Amino acid sequence: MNKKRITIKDIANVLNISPAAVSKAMHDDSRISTKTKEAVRRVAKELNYQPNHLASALRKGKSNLVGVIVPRTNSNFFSSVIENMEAVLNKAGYNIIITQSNESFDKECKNIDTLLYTQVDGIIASMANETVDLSHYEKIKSKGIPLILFDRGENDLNVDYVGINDYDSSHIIVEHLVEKGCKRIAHIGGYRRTRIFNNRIRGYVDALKKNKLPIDDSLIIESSLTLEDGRREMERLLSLDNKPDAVYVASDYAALGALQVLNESKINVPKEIKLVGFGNEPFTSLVSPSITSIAQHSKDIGRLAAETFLKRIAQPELKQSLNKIILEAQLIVRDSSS
Amino acid sequence: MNKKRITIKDIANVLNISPAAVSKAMHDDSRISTKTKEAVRRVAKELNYQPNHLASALRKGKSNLVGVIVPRTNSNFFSSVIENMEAVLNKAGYNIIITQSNESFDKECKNIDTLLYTQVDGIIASMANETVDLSHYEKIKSKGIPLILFDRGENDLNVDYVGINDYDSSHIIVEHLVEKGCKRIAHIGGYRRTRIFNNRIRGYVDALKKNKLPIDDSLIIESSLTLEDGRREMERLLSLDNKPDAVYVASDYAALGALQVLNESKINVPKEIKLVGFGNEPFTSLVSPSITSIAQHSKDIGRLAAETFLKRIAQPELKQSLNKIILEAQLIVRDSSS
DNA sequence: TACATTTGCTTAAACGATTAAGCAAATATA
DNA sequence: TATATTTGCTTAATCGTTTAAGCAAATGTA
Repeated sequence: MNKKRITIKDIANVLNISPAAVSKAMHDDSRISTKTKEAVRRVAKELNYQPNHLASALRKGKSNLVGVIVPRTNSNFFSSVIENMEAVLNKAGYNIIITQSNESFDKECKNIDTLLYTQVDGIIASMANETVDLSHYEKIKSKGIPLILFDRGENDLNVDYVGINDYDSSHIIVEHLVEKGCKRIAHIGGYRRTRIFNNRIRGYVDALKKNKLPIDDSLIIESSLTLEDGRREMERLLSLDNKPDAVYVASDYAALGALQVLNESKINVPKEIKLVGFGNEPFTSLVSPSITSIAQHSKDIGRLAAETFLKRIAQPELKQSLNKIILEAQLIVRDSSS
Repeated sequence: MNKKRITIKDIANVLNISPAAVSKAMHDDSRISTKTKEAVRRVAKELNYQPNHLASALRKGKSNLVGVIVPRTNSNFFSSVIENMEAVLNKAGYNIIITQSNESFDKECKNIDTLLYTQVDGIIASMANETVDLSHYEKIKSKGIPLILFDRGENDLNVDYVGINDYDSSHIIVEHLVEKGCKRIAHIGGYRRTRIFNNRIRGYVDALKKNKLPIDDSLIIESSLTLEDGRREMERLLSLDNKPDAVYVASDYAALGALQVLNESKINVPKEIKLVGFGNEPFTSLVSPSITSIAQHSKDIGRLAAETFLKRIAQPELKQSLNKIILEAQLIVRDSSS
């Protein structure tokens, strides 16, 4: 068993040159002869040399690692964002460390500590539902490490952001339902303290007003938007004397829960009640009836978040104004609303 | 802006002690007075000190980082495995770096290089479908870094493994379908070169034999098991003169594709054709009809893989024999087969 | 030929934390 | 009182790589 680590010193010894020369040869320094470079590369391969990231990152003060925090990876939106983000960052010589908060504030704090401790060169994050206190995000900023938020952001933090226009998305959904003849549109939303969910609620309310529909507080529900939440809140809506004729759910998972309850209650979707979800998860097209939803441009968000980070790293701090990239969402109409 | 990094040297200067004393105080060394320890902790907090992982990992020759490679995170099975793995490892002082291979061999090689370069203390992986050449996995072994495989393993590698009993799972499924009166059971499986899929195919064939059913090669299909593959292969099966009366699909995603085709073709599931999937993804219970599937104990697999790694790290190499943990799968019967 | 420049390296000091070895002062033991 | 032990630190080397500074030899220029 080959226990001993091979270092540049070993390569240097074989060739009778200094470790410094080896290091420079590896980095294609112009002051090293072609002959030496070739020899170094050959010996490195022979000895199965693997550079030690810890040492070079320590010396250079740069790890070429980017930390990513998502509420969960088990969602098509987030995993697609990550995939596209990674592609851009890899090309620029960065590797990513993915962490999940599981929507927990505590876990998110721990993840940030881990990432800072690991000396990442930047953090790209989407906030957990639970998160209200922003001090741990401030900590990232105070260390001068670039922070990019996507999807679940927060205006107060004053950092770069990439996401879709949630306020307008609600308008698009309400307009669509009104067009289909709906008069009592309920909204199963997220908690108002999360900016994106607050924006969806505001958009929903304003769109109702714009269409001269009354605002009924019993039709506006805040929840964590899990599948179970969707079930429970749908049951609540069905128990109302004056039932809604459409439900706009701010997450596909909760929409799925709602659909289950509707199907179980033998309520015809879309004839009796129309349903719209949010996020365009793959399963929305697979269940019956298929669920109308909002596509969030996950690929673009991933790419843009990565590019924003690279821009931030390239520029000498402070000079650059804030990047706020807001994409327009797209309604994917399916059976549950037409 | 506080650009300068705070190091133990800064703390040492404030207190007029040596950096070594600070380091020891931080680690609660018995040879440091309580008074000094308290002072160090206080100053560390005041200066907002963050230990530099690169430096300590370099010196200690241990990064307390575990690399994880999965084909994709966008699957309930893998994300559940990761979540439980992380819980165990965090408790033991390790953090994890998640990487996805996207089922690509090249990406998997790159991920391994990145992880080795990052000096992880171990790697826990599930192989990409494409992977046949195992030399990059041998590289991990040759460096003496613990490697644990789960779900998608490979016998030839001779490393620790955690997974379910795929061979037996096929038996359970076939027995179930035979019990329901099926006589012509088709199998849409993965490629034989991947061990788990080979085992499922072998199990399927042996179970048919055991039940005195004929083996029909036109009913055994190999594919990548994506949703699209499921659709295409189901269409092929339906075009046969002698159609099957049951289909056992080795992945829920492909099973879903098959179900879509069956629904579109107005074939009654389960009356005309029964369907069984594999993996117990959440959507299996959500589609209609709901899909019978095999639960893979993702939580246990995650936990056990982590524990196996910890055991491996704790023991002085070689001494320990191989850990092969094979869990018994569980059939979750739903509407598509009863 | 005399000097300047370029080439191709070497030397040595970092990066920040850990740790073996050592040492003086305080305390315990005989 | 003399010696042993314990306490509470310091010193200095080290992990593996990078890089500023320097230096001799080779090459170019006048």
